[in-house]
Amino acid sequence: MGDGRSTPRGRQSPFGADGPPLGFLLASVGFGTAYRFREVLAPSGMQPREFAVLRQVATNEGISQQACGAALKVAPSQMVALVDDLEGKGFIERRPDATDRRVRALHVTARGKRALATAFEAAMQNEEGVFGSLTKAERAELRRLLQAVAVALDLEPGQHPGMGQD
Amino acid sequence: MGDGRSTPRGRQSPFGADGPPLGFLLASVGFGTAYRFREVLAPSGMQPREFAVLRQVATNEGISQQACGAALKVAPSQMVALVDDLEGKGFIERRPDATDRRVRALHVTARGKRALATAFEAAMQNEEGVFGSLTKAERAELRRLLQAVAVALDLEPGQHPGMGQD
DNA sequence: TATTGTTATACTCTATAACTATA
DNA sequence: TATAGTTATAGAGTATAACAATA
Repeated sequence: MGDGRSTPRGRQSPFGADGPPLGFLLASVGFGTAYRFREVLAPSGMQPREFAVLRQVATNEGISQQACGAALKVAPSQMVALVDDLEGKGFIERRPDATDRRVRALHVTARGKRALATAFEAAMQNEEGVFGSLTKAERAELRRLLQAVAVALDLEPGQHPGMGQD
Repeated sequence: MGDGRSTPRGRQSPFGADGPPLGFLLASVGFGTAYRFREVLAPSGMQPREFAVLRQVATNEGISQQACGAALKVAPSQMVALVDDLEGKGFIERRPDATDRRVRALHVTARGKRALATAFEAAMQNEEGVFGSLTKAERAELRRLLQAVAVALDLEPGQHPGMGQD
């Protein structure tokens, strides 16, 4: 209605016939994967960041908040809110540290362990759902190619710019 | 210091020896790509969302704000701020529409065309920087694999959950 | 003096609902 | 009444600095 322009009818696609640039596709699929992961985690009562913290504590029982935050690149003040949340859900506990009364040693509760196991199972099933159409060789190839891109981007392995940003 | 735990020395890595799960790697590299794109765009005086709008307007001169927003999945109220910004930079103009006095027809200025060309050039060079270590065949394979994942995730092609979120 | 956890504050983003002027 | 653009407002998320207790 009322365009009065030379464009034939609808709107023009922003991309040519050969599809979006590879970088755009990669970013798009990456966001989609993160979004899906968030949905998959929700039934376990966790967000991705909380999952990451819970996992970090589970593999490092008694870790301090700041050490945990440093490993995950989360600011101390954010760790407080994050741990408040996880403690409110009964997934972790703050215990006094024997040798330094400033630190609050983090420990996973039995309930937290169960939730972590559930979340882990869901994450693995999701991994299968997302990459299930690819053969084992194709997954290996995808991993190899992504790692090459990670190197070109100068990413630290296993780190996530924006893991908890949305 | 002062851990008093059975962990040997430093912190445990959250992943096994075979590296992060593929989904995590994909999300990580996707975020990294988006982040890099933002940096690459900055010298042109644009953010990714602004670039998307400018591009949409350039391929659809005279498009209305709402039509543009609908194509990019941006809410009308956000389009106002976005167009304010782009107009403030002198990249686009709001002109009255001949047939409907409610709509503000969007047009790219000469300056906007130059900025768009610069940004486009930078984006292409970046694409080369990011994927330059891959052969043509490898890039094609990466595209194919990512498209398979996009299908599994049920993503609309050429759309971006979170394009403007960070 | 430095460090751990905490609180307070400001700033950005985003989502929603009004409001106006046109249709 | 419905629609295009605009404004206002509230909510989340993030980043920073200040603070008390302890080292």
